[in-house]
Amino acid sequence: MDKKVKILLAEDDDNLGTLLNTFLKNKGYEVDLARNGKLAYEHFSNRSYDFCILDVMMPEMDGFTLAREIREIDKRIPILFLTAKSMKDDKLQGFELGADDYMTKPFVMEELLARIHAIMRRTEVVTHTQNEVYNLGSIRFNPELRILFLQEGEKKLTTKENQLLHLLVKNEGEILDRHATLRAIWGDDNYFNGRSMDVYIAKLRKLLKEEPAIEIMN
Amino acid sequence: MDKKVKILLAEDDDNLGTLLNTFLKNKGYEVDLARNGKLAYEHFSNRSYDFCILDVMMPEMDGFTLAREIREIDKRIPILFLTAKSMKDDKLQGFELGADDYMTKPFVMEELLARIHAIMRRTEVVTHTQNEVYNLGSIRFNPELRILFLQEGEKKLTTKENQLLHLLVKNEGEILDRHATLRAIWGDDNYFNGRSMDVYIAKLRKLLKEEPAIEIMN
DNA sequence: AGGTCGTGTTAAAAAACGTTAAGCCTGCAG
DNA sequence: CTGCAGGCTTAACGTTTTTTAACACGACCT
Repeated sequence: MDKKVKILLAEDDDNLGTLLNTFLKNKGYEVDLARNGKLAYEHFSNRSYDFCILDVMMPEMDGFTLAREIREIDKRIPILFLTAKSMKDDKLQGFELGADDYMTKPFVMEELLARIHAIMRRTEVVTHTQNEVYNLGSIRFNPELRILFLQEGEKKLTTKENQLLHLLVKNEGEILDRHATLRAIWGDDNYFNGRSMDVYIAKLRKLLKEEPAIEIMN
Repeated sequence: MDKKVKILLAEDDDNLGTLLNTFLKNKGYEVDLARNGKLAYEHFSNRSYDFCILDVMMPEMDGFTLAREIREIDKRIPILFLTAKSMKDDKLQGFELGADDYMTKPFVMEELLARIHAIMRRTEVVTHTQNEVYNLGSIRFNPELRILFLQEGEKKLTTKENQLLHLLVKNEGEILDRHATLRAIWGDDNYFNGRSMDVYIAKLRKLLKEEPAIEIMN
């Protein structure tokens, strides 16, 4: 059975924000509404979403910057921009960031929905987000349950262990930016958090040492 | 090396058709132009395409019908509609068929290109699993794994070593501008970074000394 | 010739990273 | 309320990577 699709909605306009929020919720989506880019990023760091709808013009952090940050963490997540401006340059800049689509306000709700569907259909190939379980050699990892299945038995992961490993396996094979990772999980990139992360990297390496799947740092 | 992307372009308007055809070809795509839906379908049956751009209003077979037919053969191929009508219903019907996007005429060429890129980026993820390996005489270099294969054995490269060597081999034979290179890897072109780079150049030269493949400077 | 500019090279200093262990919270059982 | 366990952070120390410093050499300019 399909799990509920989680949408991150970043929209500073109270009116439109609430409207979209309830509209999408009625359509069966799970929606988190953030009033500005910074809050949106915090949300994004804390949970895993399936879809992002970002207003371009927002206080604290604009939509494009937010998209860039989000893309550092998740290269594949679909992003749809909402823009009041109809300038060509804006649109293009958005697409360069890997936007999947954009809509110019004002728009018809149904069309938004249609576009979401269109994008999702396209991405569902890659997004095998059913029961997401990762197979790392002989080890299995279930981020939902926060459990690592080793030969010797199951190992329950702590919150941080889980977040970090999850992020790592999601971007398996690719290179993660240290600082982006830090901001994603610890929320802030400073010396001590960095050290803390190193500690976790060490822990995970130890846990996964039965497989020659190494984590490399940037 | 990337294969050329093959686009099926179905457009009955001679003017726009030719225009798009040459425009896309100039952008490096391989394009087949069909003057109506039926011809387009024949094309599609005969070769494999990576992308479809379909006009909605066409003689013989309209774009939506064509899309349905195409979808029977290939469920995943990206489809982008061109429509002169701006009616909401049309748009929706298109999306229901699994359109990935649509554009309303008239449109700006660059925007079309941007949308194509946006859609391709999605599908590309699956395909783009080529691992680039360079052969430098008897030495092999894999930038992905950051490993240099020498006679004596493998040498793991550090981040900077890897970045620099990668840039160098990518532009093998050509002349790289020192300052551009610096900005590309170090992000900033100042005295110390320049010195640092010189140090790495020296390192790489030492590593590659078994081959008379020298790096020349600006 | 003297000077400085750009680069080559090597060595030392500094920063980043890996690892282990000790310290510090916080929630909870006794 | 006290102590203990689990989870996270900080400290401390070793190793690797990157930057900075130092010296050198030839091209070019005056």
